[in-house]
Amino acid sequence: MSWRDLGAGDVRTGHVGERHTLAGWVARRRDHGGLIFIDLRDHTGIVQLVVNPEHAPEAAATAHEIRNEFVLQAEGEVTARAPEAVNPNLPTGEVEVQVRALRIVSRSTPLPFQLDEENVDELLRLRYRWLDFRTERMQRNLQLSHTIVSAIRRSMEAQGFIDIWTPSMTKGTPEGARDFVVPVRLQPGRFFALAQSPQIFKQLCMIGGFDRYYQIATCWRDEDLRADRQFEFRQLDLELAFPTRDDVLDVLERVVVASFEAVGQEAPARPFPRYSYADVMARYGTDKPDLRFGLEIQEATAVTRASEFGVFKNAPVVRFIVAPAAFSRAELARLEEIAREWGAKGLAYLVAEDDGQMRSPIAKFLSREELAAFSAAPGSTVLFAAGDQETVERVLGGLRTHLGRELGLAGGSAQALLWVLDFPLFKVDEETGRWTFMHHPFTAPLAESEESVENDPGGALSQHYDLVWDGWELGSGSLRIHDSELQSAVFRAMGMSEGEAREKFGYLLEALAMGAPPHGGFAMGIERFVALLAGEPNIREIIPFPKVSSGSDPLTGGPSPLPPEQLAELGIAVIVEKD
RNA sequence: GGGGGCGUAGUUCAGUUGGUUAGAACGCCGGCCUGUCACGCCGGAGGUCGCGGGUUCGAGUCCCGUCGCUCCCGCCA
Repeated sequence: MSWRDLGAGDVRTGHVGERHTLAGWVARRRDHGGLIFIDLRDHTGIVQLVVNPEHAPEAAATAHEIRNEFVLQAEGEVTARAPEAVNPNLPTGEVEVQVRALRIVSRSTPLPFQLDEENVDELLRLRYRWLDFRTERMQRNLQLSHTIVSAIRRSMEAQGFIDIWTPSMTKGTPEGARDFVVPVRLQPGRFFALAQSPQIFKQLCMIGGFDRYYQIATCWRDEDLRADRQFEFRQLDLELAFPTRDDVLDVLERVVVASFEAVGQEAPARPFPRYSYADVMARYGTDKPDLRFGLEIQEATAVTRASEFGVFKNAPVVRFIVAPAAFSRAELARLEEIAREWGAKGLAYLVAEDDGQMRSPIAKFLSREELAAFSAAPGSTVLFAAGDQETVERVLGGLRTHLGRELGLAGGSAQALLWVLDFPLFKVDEETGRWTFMHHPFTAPLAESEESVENDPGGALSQHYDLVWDGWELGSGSLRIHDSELQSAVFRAMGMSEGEAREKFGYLLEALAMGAPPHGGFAMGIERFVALLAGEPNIREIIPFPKVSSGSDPLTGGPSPLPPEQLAELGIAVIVEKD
């Protein structure tokens, strides 16, 4: 006999009169002394079992012993409920199962938290993740996650991509994120790094003649965790040979739309809106703007150049945003703190009270022209940033993002996906003061920027593109350098000697010199994408077994120290003592 | 490394300007109950107020430190 022949949530009026065997968990028991009702739950849903002592005395005796989350096997007849007994809140509410035989398959201690309780402490949920999985939320999220990954694979394969495996254990590089390292017993004192991305391998696939590669690749990065970052995560990793930039964007748009459709959500219209990096920085002060609200940054420099107000007069750039609220003194103090965190020296403002009155410590320094330029509707506040362009963008971008959250402007879900294009190729490394790549060193410059790579690195634009949704960077990609000489030039621009470049990336330079086709690709964070589609505020909600932000795993208790024998075998001496 | 928030029964929370024995709901245990579905009714157990120190006649409440979780900055090619 099988354990069950029908899912609890699948019982319908069509089954009335049939005898079935069900198995699942006790969601709830309602013991009336005589009649006992049991809500039996499995992954398909819930159905009500009725145990009547007159018809099944043995089952009734068993049913009295039952507690929440016991695992049961029940055999009985599906019957239609009397009209007054129908439960419209349950998909199976028109039927129930009259139990003939009941077996306790597995018992349960009382749970450390109730499955129907909201706001259960996340640490507790993660510690007992197997219980958390029984909740509707986690059942839904993990199912959704599967549905999306499945849709992604189907879309990629329909577009002619093949799945090629790349190694998790690779040679470490000091660039980029911190590596998680793996000691190698056969070579004591040497380490592999866990792949931060399959980047170079997929480029080698292109050079090897595969023209459409993809992979749902796990990546590891030893950096601080956030709502949208974990040590390990998956990305849809893909690469094409002979693509134009729009070919790559088109592939992604198809995958994204297919995913929306797979989960029954209204898909964004194609093509997705496209912005240049310079444009989003000027308008939103960030390269990953949340377009669910406006609050766009506005230019004031032309007006403030002649200002009587010293801070404005002397600043190379003055810009502002207009927030739809007349902030109090305390709120403005808090906003000033935030502005300082983003690098501002202070926060100038003009408050237009609800009655139209103007409140501002700087108004007395401003000319009639300035006041006219900054006039705002009653019930709003003009917030200024003054300084160099980069700081002004960063400060106003930070304030805008904060206000979006604070004022509830960034609520709800919209299909506000966008592409950000034409990123700079290089940025200044704060520590060394040298030029370093903005994303990675394999990104091709725009054709018209090739000259600039060595002459004017700061002015060079790249063929890099980002996909952004609701203020989250979903992923990024680029057309790559397919010329060994140009690749060397980029390494040189970063201050890397030829020997150094050969030591670190010699195999890539060699490969690029042996018939490399033009190629480009993309990587999209699976967890971020799924979390956004699920409407979850952080990716832990859609990761089955995540780490917490201290970097530990509450379920297994990892990470843990290694016994001395194991360390000795690997040739490792631990120099940090904890506890 | 830095900044903000949170930490009180098993769980979710309340706890007044510092003042008697720290409460509620759910859960748990016992009893009653044949149409409930968040079943109902009666009774009961359950607390290192995260931890340590300080102020005070008196601390869940105020102060300092510390630990844990979380959001953010740095970091995340």
